[in-house]
Amino acid sequence: MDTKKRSDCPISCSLDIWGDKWSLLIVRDLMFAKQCTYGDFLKSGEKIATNILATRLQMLEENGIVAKLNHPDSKAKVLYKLTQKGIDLLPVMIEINLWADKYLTLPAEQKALLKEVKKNKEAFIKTRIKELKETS
Amino acid sequence: MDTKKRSDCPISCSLDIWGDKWSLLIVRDLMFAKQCTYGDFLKSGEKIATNILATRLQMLEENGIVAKLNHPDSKAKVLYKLTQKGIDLLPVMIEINLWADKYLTLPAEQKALLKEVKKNKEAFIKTRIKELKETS
DNA sequence: TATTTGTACTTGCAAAATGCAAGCGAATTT
DNA sequence: AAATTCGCTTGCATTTTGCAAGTACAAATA
Repeated sequence: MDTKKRSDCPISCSLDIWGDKWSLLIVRDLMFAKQCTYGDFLKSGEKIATNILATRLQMLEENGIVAKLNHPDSKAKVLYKLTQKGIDLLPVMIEINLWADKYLTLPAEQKALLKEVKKNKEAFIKTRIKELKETS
Repeated sequence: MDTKKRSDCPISCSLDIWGDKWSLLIVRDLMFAKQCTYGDFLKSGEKIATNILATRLQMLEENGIVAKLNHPDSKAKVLYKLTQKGIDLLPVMIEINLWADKYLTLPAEQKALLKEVKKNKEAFIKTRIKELKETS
C-alpha cells in the first residue's frame, strides 16, 4: 500500500494519508451519515470506482481514521464509521467549506447549509463532534 | 490541463483544484516565505520533480491562488506569491497542522511552532494574514 | 565580445496510480 | 434450490507521476 513518506512536515504527513482526490469525500460522507456501508459510498453521487473505494477505505482504516463494524442486521453487510481521529478532521472540513463558500460557485443548498456554520463556528463544531461521538 | 469536475460539493470542488499531494505544500512554502522563485520551491526539501512543480504552479495560477511577479533584481527570475484567495487557505492549513499535531508524530521543532498557534488561534491567523497581505 | 553559468521551464520515457468492466465468494432472499 | 445482494478483487486501458536530460533566455565572467 501507500507507505512512502516525504518530509516531516505536518502538512506533508497528513497529505500522505488522506491527500488524494477521494479520501476526504469518504470522510465527508461519514460526517453527514455517521455510518455507511460499502454500497452507500458507491451510491453517494461522486461515482468513485469500486476498486479505488476499497483501497481508500483500507488506507483510512490502517491509519485509524475509519473503523469497520458488524452490521446489526446482516453478516453480509459492513458498517464504516469515523474514529475519534477521523471525527477530529471536522475542523479541517469546515475550513475547506468556508473557503469554498468564499471563492467557488456552489449550489444554493450548500450555501444555505454553510450559513449555519458561519453563525457560530466553534459551537457548530462542538455539537457536531458530540453527535458523531454518540454510540449508535 | 485538469478541468474535470466531479460533484458540486465544496469539498469535491476544492479538491479538484488543490487536492493532490503537492499543491498544499507549495502554498505552505509561500505562507512561510511570502514569496518564492521557481528554484526556491525546488530546493525546499520535499524533492518535488520539476515538471510536476511547473504544472502545479500553472494550475494554482489559473485558479487564482498564486500570482507571478517580476523579480526586482533580474529578468531571468520569477517571483511567486499568494493571492488573497491563496492567503485565505491559511485556516485550512492551520487546522491540518493542529490535527497532525494531535495524531501524528512530528519533530520537536514543529511541535514548538504549533504551541504558539494553540495559544490563540484566531489571533494568530489574523496577524499572519495581515503579514502576508503586506505588499513586499 | 565570447563564453560560461544561472534560472525557469519542457520533453521523453518508464513506473505508478486511476478508472472501467467484469467476476467471485459468502450471505441473504425468494 | 435458485436467484439476488453485498463487499470486495482482478484484468486491462488510460492517465498521472517521477526521473533525467535538454532548451531558451538572461546574467555574470573572462
